[in-house]
Amino acid sequence: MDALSDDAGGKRARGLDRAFEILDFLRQKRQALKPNEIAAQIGAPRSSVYELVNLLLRNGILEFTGGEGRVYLGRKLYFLGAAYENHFDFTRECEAVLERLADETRETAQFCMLDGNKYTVVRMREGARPFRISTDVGQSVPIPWTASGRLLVAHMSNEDILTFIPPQDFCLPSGEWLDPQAFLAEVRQAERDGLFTFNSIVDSFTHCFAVPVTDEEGHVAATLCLVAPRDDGLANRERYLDCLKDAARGLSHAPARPKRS
Amino acid sequence: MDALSDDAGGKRARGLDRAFEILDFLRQKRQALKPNEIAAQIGAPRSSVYELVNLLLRNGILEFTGGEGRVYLGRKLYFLGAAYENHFDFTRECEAVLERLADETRETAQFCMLDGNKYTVVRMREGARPFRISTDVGQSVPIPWTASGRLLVAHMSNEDILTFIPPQDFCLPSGEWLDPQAFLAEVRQAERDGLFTFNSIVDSFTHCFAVPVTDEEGHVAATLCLVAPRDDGLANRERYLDCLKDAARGLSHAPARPKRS
DNA sequence: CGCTAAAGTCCAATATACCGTACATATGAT
DNA sequence: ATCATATGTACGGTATATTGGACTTTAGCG
Repeated sequence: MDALSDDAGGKRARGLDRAFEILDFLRQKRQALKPNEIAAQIGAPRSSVYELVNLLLRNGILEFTGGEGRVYLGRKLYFLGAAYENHFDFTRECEAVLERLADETRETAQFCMLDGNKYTVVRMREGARPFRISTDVGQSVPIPWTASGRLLVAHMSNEDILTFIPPQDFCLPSGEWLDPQAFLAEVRQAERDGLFTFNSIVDSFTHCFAVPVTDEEGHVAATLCLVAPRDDGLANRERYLDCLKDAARGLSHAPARPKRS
Repeated sequence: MDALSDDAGGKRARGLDRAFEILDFLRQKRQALKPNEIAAQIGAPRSSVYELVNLLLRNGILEFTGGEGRVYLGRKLYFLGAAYENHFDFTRECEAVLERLADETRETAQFCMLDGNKYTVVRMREGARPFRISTDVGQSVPIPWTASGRLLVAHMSNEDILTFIPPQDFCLPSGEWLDPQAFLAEVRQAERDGLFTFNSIVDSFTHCFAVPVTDEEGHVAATLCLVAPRDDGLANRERYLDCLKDAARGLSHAPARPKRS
């Protein structure tokens, strides 16, 4: 059976995969790069990268910007993303819900989803206290680092979870390793409770609350989170959770109740 | 010069191009489609489309949705688009400008750009009179149909313009044909004036005003437009144009500055 | 000036991606 | 039952996309 993951062995890569690898890399870097730099940093043949970059430029998927031949994500991606957003029209409700959450709690409220096998903050509303949030909107973060992560993988089997999450993602920013079995236990606990809260492991001063947002099939499609100073979070725990659950109820698509036809 | 359009002869198409053709097609259709339908409607080999669709699904570029094996644009495209939007941070200013425009004029205000060789409304603010606007946000429209179109191609030579715009796009929705030479004359006039206005040719009751928004290199990167009832537009012509120019000045100065992470 | 490294272009070899075609399955009409 | 249409899968041939490497060009630097 082949290693279906990615660049294993010295096999030829498919253009499409390479192309999206380039796009993801640019997104992660969040800046324009020269084709040469891209090739070097993702470990792809330079000639291939040059050819692909030119193809993507002609399609408007990439654009020249930043001078010196640097390229970054292009306008066409914006249009495609806008079409997605328009189709799965979560944004409008989402903004309203986040605003209400932030107003009610004065804390930072986030709407989070999986991006492949990473966690990402899709939309965020800063709270009243402007303290430094460790993760920016759009950044990819290892799933085990986050409270939401426990909920976002809860629909999978333990085995699937461990093959889904890259092993190195269990290495916390502090350098310590999180025991995968402990993580799985937390996932199951979160699934039962319909929520997960903990003292953040990416910083030392916040407490995180996460509740699931389900799609029409009942799967966890996203999460709503609050990030609060620790003592504040502990003091208001029940109220914050109530606010979150209310908000999530508003966003979750009602699971199809069997009604008589 | 290569035939930059698409499937000309009976040559093999490149996977990447086919892939983005699929994505664009889905965007245009604005609904989930079965791979089979996609293949039939874009005139591509079914086996190729199935293979590409599966690849794109694996990458999160497409998603199953709508049941029956239908696919539509995927979450990853949303993330990539959001990264673009974040990098070229025009959205925030844009919304404010459109809001002010709509307030000042009570008409519908639009922010428009090129999407490949088509015109598209990127953001829109409805005016006080809610009359039916013919083009929705995100729809691709032939360049010659629009006032903005005159400005958006003004940086190109006449020759380039005629190879850039598909010939059939000079066929107006009424069925009449617009003389390309007449169009070019209007382009040059618009370039000189720094504006273009006309009675819409996609409907019979609106007057359109367009002014350019330039990037830091001075190229026309976008346009701001007003769509007004005809008599209303004629009556307020000078005032509306002043409002538009003011607004465009506000956007043109700081359009595309990459912001710090 | 050479010398080095980075950045981009060109080209042929070959692994393989694209595509035609056949096959499988379901549904519906006749 | 037979035919027709829509949908998805499987497979092999060949056109070609990917790739390593050679080759330019540009830039920095002692």
